[in-house]
Parts: sequence; C-alpha cells; structure tokens
Amino acid sequence: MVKGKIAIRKINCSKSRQVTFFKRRTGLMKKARELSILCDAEIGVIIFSCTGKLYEYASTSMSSVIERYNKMKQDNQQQSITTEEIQVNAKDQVKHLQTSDS
Amino acid sequence: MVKGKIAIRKINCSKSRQVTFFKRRTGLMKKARELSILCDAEIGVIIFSCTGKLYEYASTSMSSVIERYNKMKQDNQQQSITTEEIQVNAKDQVKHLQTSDS
DNA sequence: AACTATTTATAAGA
DNA sequence: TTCTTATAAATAGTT
Repeated sequence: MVKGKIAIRKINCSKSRQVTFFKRRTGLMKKARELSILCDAEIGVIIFSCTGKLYEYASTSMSSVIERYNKMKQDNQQQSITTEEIQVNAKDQVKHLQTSDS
Repeated sequence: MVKGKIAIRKINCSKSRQVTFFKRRTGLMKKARELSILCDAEIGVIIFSCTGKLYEYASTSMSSVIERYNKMKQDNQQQSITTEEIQVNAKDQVKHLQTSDS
C-alpha cells in the first residue's frame, strides 16, 4: 500500500484505529464548523466511537438541531399522509363518477 | 486572495455560496461515511441549508443515532444527579461527625 | 505529539 | 450542475 492511502474498511489494529479516529474526527468537526459558517447552515454531528464514547458538534445547539429535524420529518409525514388522502379522495371521486349514471 | 484559499466567514454571493454548499456538503458526508467505516463508529450528520432544506447522513439510521444520543444525555444527567446526592450525603455525614460529641 | 510524503478536497474558472 | 486545474488542506505512516 502506498504511503498516505488506505482502503475504506474497518481498521483492525486497535491502536491505528484509535489514532485515525482522533485525526479524522477532528477533521470532520472542523469541516462541519466551516460549512456552517461559510454557507449559513444549521448543522449537527453526532459520533459514537466503537467504545461507545460520545462526541458531538452543533452549530447552534444539538437540541435545536434535533427538534428541527423531528419537526421537519413530522411535517413531511403529515404532508405525505395529506397527499395520500387526496389521492384516495380523488380515486373515490373517480369511482363515484364511474358508478354514477348521470 | 490566492486562488484556492478563502476566509472562513459567510459567503455573501448567493451563487458562490450555493456552489460551495454543494461541494462541501458532499465532502462532509463522504468523510462521515469513511470515518464510520474505518473506525466502526455510529455517526449521524444533520444539515439544514440556509434555505431550510434538510440533508442527512446516518451510518445506521438517524432515529437510532438520536435515541442513543438522548439516552446517553439522560444517563449523564442521572449520573450527575447521583454524584450530587453522594456529595450532599457526604457533607451531611461530615456535619454529623462534627456535631456529634462521641 | 510532531513530521512529511501523498492523497484528497476544493476555489475559481470554463 | 459538471469538468478542469491550480492550490490548500487532510492524513497515513513514520520518527
């Protein structure tokens, strides 16, 4: 393997994995922070290491990010239910038209 | 400004900001995926663009990540309450020793 | 915890 | 968006 290049699969050696985890975690957090500033984005990053330790970054606060996330998902759900209902209603309407003898 | 280098502050030009957002968001997601694979970590990334659009990445699923996050926070909270109680109890104990005449 | 050879990301331009 | 290219930044392996 050429120096500086690795395959993207689990690093088996625990020591190397730990070092890589530190380096790349730091890099990821930095990139997240830069993106949030440059592009005025709200960002949350949650990382659990393989030993279960938590690392986090949030441009605002994690609770704000999670709340907004849940709200958007909920709205999307609502939206898709609404769409479904409209479709069902439309189908009923068609059915009604087809069975009506006017 | 030298080509290829920018200051980390909000990009005012909407068009440049949009291009940068696309490039860096893609890069961030890739880094997150690589980190999760290389180091066997559970990772969640939530991004809201400045126009409110949601982008997400989760190595497992976002609900799994958020649940685990909330659970860990809750446990930490519990842990710190417990610690506080132990400290209070210890203080009472000292007080008791000081006021007792044995 | 630093170094450095390389790879990777990315800003600007097309 | 998507490609190219010049440059900056990240990082794998080593000291």
